Amino acid sequence: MKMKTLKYSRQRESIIEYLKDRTDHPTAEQVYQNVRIEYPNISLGTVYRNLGLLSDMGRVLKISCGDMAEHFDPNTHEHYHFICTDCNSVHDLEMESIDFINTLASKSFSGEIQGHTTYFYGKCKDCK
Amino acid sequence: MKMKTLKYSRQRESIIEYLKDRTDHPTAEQVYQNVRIEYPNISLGTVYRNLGLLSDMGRVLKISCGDMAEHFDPNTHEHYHFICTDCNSVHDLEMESIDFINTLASKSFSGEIQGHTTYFYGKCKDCK
DNA sequence: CTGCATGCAAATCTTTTGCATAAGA
DNA sequence: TCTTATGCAAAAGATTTGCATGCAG
Repeated sequence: MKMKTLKYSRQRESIIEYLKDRTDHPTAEQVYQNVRIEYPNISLGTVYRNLGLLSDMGRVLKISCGDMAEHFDPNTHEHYHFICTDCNSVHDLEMESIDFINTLASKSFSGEIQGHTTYFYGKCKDCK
Repeated sequence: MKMKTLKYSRQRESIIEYLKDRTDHPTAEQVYQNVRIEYPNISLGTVYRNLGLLSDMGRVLKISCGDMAEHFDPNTHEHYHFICTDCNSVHDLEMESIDFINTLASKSFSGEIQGHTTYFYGKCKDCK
């Protein structure tokens, strides 16, 4: 993977700033709508380009929860996600690590297992 | 959920037949291209409509592996998936159940956890 | 200056839908 | 005959890309 030198950009900075303390896993569209308040001329393309960069750099997580759009999570330390099957909201789950399931999986696979992604699902407290 | 009566259709049958012994988790487009050999006039819309039905009926699994398109799996008995981070292929992982992680997750969540989806990732045997 | 980043729009891709017609039951 | 299914094409939603211009280093 080629790592090109990044230059500062106020737009990227604003995206990072917006994401920083979110725990609601916004989509690119939501990021766009919010960063737009500060930079009315920013374009959706720029938002996508930067979210892609940040995700490649490992500064944000991409979450594919099957609801068509990608969601983004600024929390990159180990944690899991819960997805409500009613309202499609995505919640953080700060639980003990279950990385040992990689070992369990290794026993049944000839490739090389490097990690896993687990999404828990059910009804969130507002929907049950 | 309203269950309307299904009528037989040769197109749907052909889709089911095609999917039946696949283990390579094809996308809607791939299903389309193949069913087209037998039914040249089938439309992509019909393929999507039927895959949606089958998925709602629980006869196939929808797999969102973050590569833009949904993949479909005719194997509905409990198993897991491995996604190659190099070639994006999806492999079945017939391993012992790890449903007990639902209980682990419950301890850290106030909603109601009904299940989980786990994708393991790494490099498959052809890519390592 | 030089090259990465942006804005804008057009282009892609995937999936959904409306509607007139065909085909099961 | 009644209702669901299909084909086709248009629409919709998400993401990418080409290009001329702007801005950081």
